This record gives sequence, structure tokens and C-alpha cells, in this order.
Amino acid sequence: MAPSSEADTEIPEFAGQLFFRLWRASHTQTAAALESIGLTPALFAVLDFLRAHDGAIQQEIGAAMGIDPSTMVALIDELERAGLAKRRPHPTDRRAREVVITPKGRRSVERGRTLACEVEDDVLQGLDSAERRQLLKLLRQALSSAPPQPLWSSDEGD
Amino acid sequence: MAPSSEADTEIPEFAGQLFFRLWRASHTQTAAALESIGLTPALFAVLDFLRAHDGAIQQEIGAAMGIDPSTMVALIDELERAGLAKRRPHPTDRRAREVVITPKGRRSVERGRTLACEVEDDVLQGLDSAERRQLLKLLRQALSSAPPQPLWSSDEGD
DNA sequence: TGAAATAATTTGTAGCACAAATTATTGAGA
DNA sequence: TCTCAATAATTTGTGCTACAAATTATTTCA
Repeated sequence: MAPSSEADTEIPEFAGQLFFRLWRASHTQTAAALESIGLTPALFAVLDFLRAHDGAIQQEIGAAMGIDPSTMVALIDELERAGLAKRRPHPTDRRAREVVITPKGRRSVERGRTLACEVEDDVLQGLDSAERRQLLKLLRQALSSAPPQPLWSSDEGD
Repeated sequence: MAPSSEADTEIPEFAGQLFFRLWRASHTQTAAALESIGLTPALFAVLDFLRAHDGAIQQEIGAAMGIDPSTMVALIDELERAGLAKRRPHPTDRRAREVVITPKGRRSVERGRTLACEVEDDVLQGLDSAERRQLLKLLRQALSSAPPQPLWSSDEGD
């Protein structure tokens, strides 16, 4: 019942739900765009982190990005398999492995950034340039003072 | 090595990553808070939708909330098992089942809303009241004109 | 009347988080 | 110096969710 076109894609009320919707929109499109260069959003995110923190050890990458160590192993495995990054021994701590981006990885991540920017442009098309700046500012501000993450769960919805 | 406090929890650059971080912060805390009343974020979200659209059929709920039909079945199953909602036959379409919230469900969702508001308060603690209004306005604006969702994937990270 | 579309459902697959255990190594204290 | 707790990477197993595909019942439309 009901005109049926009314309940479709309702704007959520809670901020958490809005974050989720926008993340999902962005994530879906990013995944589709990155597929053309053989990257997933997660692999791209790690590469992009390495772009600025080349030689970080796995634990640092995971801590900074909120990725579980056991998940990191698989991600770095894949980056190595694709020739986009390499593990190398840490100079002083033999437990740790530094992860360095390869030239090929650097080229990939640059193309990925272009694609990610295009997606972001698309997702935020309802906002003009000043509004986008304002939104990013508010998001960063909220995040920087948000309570520490105990390292979450999965689920969906809220 | 390295001061180690520098790479920890870096503020992402892309909007999609910011959405993800904030969603995750919100989701984790919401899940923890709702656990006290026996709800998950997903169950709460469905109940909250029913609060305003009681008697909607499963397909409508799923379409409005972006939840896969097969996932909806499981969610409604659980709401029924917990006595928070019930399926009933659609008056004219025997394929469809209307979902109605029970009095118990209504009480649960009210408590859930209180908890969700507290979490939201916590997550957005870095913003004052005017900034929060502005943020929500921008989020809604972005979402309402965001490109249509082809119904996403899973993954992580973007 | 018959074929395509639709609503709910079931089943199977895949991705990611998480917990727990393992191995190698480090660091700090007795 | 020796010992023990902590740490980095890793493996394995579990659980949750999305998604695809197939099924059944029913509706809609040509």
C-alpha cells in the first residue's frame, strides 16, 4: 500500500545513519572505480597511507587506519602479490616488518587518488565548493575529538 | 620505533574515509548502548523506521533503508522472536506481509532512541550546537542529491 | 489464458572483524 | 645474566552481513 514512492530512500534522522549512507554511497562507487585499476578500497587506502608513511610497519598502519592486525596481513600479502608494495626487515626490530611502496604501487595510488576524487565529487554533488569545505572541516573536527575507538565490531544499520 | 604517537589515528583526507570513521565510532557505541536493551543497531533501525511507517511491507522497509530482502527476512524473524514486531497478511496482496510494531517494540524503540541520542551527543562532542545543526544539514543535503544507490557491496576501508 | 514481474523466502558464497593461539623477538627487572 | 611480560607478525576459526541465485506463491498485464 501507500503511494510506494514515498517510503523509497528516506533521509535518516540520526547522524550515524547519515554517515553510514554517505559512506556506503562513496564506498560502492569507489569500489567500482578502483576495479578498473585492480584495487579494492581497502588496498587503495593502505597504499594511500603508505604514500605519506612509506616504510611504516604493519602494526603502525593498522593502528592508524583502524585495521585489525590479522586483516593487515592479508592486505599486505595482496599488495605484495600485485607488486604494489613489499615487506622488508625492520633495521633494529627483527619482529617487525617495514612496508614500502613500489614504483608501480606509487603509480597505482596516484591513479587511484584521481578516481577517488572523482567519486567524491560525485557523492558531494549536492554541495557547492564552500559547503564542501565546511562539511570536511566539521567532519574532521568531530572526528578529532570523538571518543577513542575500542576497535569496533561489524554489523550494519544504525 | 618512531615516537609512535604520531601515526596513531590519523585524520583521513577523503570524505568517504571520514564518513566511515564517524559511522564506525557511532556504530560501535550504539551497539554497546543498545545491547543493554537487547537490540542491535540494525534491529533498532528497523524498529525506528516502523515507528513512523507502521504496517509497511518488508520490501518497502528494505528499499527505504537500503537493506537486502534476504537480510530483511532474518531481521524481521528476530524482531518477531523478541516480540517487538509481528508480520501480518497484507489486506489485498497475498504475496506481501505487513510488519507492525508491538507495544513492547514501541517501548523498546523509545528507549533505544534515548540511547542513540546520547551516543550521538558523545560522537559529536567536538561540535557545538550550531555546528551540529550545520553538519546535519550538509549531510542531508549531500545525501538527498547523491547519485542513486545500485545497492552496494561490503568490504571496508575506502 | 499465459508470460513477465513481484514479495517473501531459502541456500550458498564471500569479505571483514574479532578472538585466541603460535612463533619470534624485545625489553625490563630480579 | 636469566627470566618473564610485552610486542609484531602470523594462522586459524567463528560470526555477521551483503549479495547472488534459485524457489514458491501471487499479481499484473498483454
